[in-house]
Amino acid sequence: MQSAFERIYAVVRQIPCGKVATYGMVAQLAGNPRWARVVGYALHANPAPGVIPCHRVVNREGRLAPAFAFGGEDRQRELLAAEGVQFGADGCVLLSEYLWNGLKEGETP
DNA sequence: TTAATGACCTATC
DNA sequence: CGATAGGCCATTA
Repeated sequence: MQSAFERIYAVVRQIPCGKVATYGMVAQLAGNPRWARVVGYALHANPAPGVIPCHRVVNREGRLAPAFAFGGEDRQRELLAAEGVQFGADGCVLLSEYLWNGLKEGETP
């Protein structure tokens, strides 16, 4: 079934380790820049936890949704921290350093 | 089919 | 600076 979900999952799955992407970015890479809400909905459905790194998807602030599927925002912090992602004092990811450029590993320009 | 919902984003008060 | 409103789209009931 090729719904928007599949497309979004495909993009989220391509996020390299130690990097994070925003909803809007995933939406854009998925094909439509207005799927930000759909991305959130898709991740909320979270049909394949472990396969889809939902914790690597954050909002434009570098912060995750108030209701994380795996157990809470604290869980997300550990998951990202385990991948080498650091956080600010506010608990938001340093997008300036860890925001996914949209390219896969080894495709640096 | 219609209506309602949502882990967003942007603009405005 | 903090809170509120609206707009966009797909999925579910």
